[in-house]
Amino acid sequence: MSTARYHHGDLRRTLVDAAVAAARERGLDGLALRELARTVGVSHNAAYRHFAGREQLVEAVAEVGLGGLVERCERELARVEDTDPQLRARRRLGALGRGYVAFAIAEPGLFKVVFTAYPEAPEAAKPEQEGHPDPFGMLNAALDDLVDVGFLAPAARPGAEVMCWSVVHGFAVLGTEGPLRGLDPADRDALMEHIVAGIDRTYGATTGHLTPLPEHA
Amino acid sequence: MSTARYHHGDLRRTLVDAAVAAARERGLDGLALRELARTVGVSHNAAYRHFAGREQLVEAVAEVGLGGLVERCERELARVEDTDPQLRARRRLGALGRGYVAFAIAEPGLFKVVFTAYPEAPEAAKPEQEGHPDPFGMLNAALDDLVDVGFLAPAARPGAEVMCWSVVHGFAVLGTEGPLRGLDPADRDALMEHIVAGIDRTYGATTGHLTPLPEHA
DNA sequence: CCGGTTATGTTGACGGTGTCAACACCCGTC
DNA sequence: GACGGGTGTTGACACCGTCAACATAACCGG
Repeated sequence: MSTARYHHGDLRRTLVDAAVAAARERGLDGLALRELARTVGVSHNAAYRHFAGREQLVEAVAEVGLGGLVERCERELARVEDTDPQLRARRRLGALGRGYVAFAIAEPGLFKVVFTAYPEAPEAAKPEQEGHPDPFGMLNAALDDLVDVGFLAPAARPGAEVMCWSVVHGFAVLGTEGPLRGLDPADRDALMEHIVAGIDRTYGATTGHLTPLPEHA
Repeated sequence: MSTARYHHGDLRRTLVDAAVAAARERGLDGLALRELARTVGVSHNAAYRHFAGREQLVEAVAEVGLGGLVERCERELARVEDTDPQLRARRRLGALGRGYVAFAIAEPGLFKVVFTAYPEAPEAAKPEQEGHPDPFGMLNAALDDLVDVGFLAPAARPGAEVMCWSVVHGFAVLGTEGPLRGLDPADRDALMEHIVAGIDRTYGATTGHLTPLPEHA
């Protein structure tokens, strides 16, 4: 557990740093244990003293990436200056979405790595030692605020997390790896605003349930 | 171009079939030229007479997968029996979404392959020889119908394709590779209905623009 | 019908990868 | 000062994609 310097001196850190750099430049497939070891100046298999295998190295990179994603979201949240509680809560939800896709666009490699090694069930995220904030938690908090502030009807709250996450994640994926990659940045931003406005419209305004279409025919 | 039988007799077809099977069972990474050749009973490199490289083989599989996706969407569309034009158009949009994620859940491997080799810009899809329908085109058609029928305000039309595609694609990705994999099927369906209802609510009802939040503070 | 040309499939090689096993060393500790 | 375990190395194995050279089967024109 100690970061003491043995032969190389904090190799694990060095490896992770190099791996992050590689992931940023060449994506998930650019993460090769041997190549990493080579660039770091250590012989292959050295990594196996610090990681059980490639998977664990990827996970370490994912952790760093997740940190970046969270940070980006928080930065965007902090830019919301409204004081009116309701307007503020609405804007914070939008800011969250913008931060999410902004990170994905800026760091597609890291973004991909983050979501290839994501813990399975964010459902009922353990409140214990929530020192590691995750985007899903932030989203839930933002939606809860929206309820507290009287904008989002409590009846429409359940499921909203997934809908919001889906739009934003889908847009990020389509815009980085997907068919919408290479979209003009201006167009992309406009579409993002359309999405934010759409979500705001979906959940605001009226009293309650997302009334499903009438049954049958 | 002829499907004449040479040594093996229609190797390309055989290879693609095996590749599709492999992709269904073991995902994108399970697509290895050598292994495919082995299972087909032909020696490695034989595939190189039919594909320039692995990439092209993946593309062939993607084509098959895309066909399955489109078919699933069409099947779902066909189940809409409403006669009232407006209700019908609304239901068809929902059906499209349901078909999309249903395919992703049923065939995660193929779904993934489809979107790792997707043509870049569906913007202004060429009307020429539109014999190969794609989900994006179907979505655009459904949204146009929604406008024709008076449900979706023309002003809100531009951008709607991307928003709809994003939700549905995001949900599919999160539910297959992502953190929402392993979600209880019943819960998943319920969330899908929430999403469909949300989209319906977003675009219906009122007159026009997705009014963005007021500027500044 | 026959010979040549081309399409198809094979063999072999090269460099790359992840992973395991065996070995060498440096460090801290008793 | 010896020992033991954390750390890095060497070597091997089984995969992978890809290129080049070779063998053969099928077609096509004479």
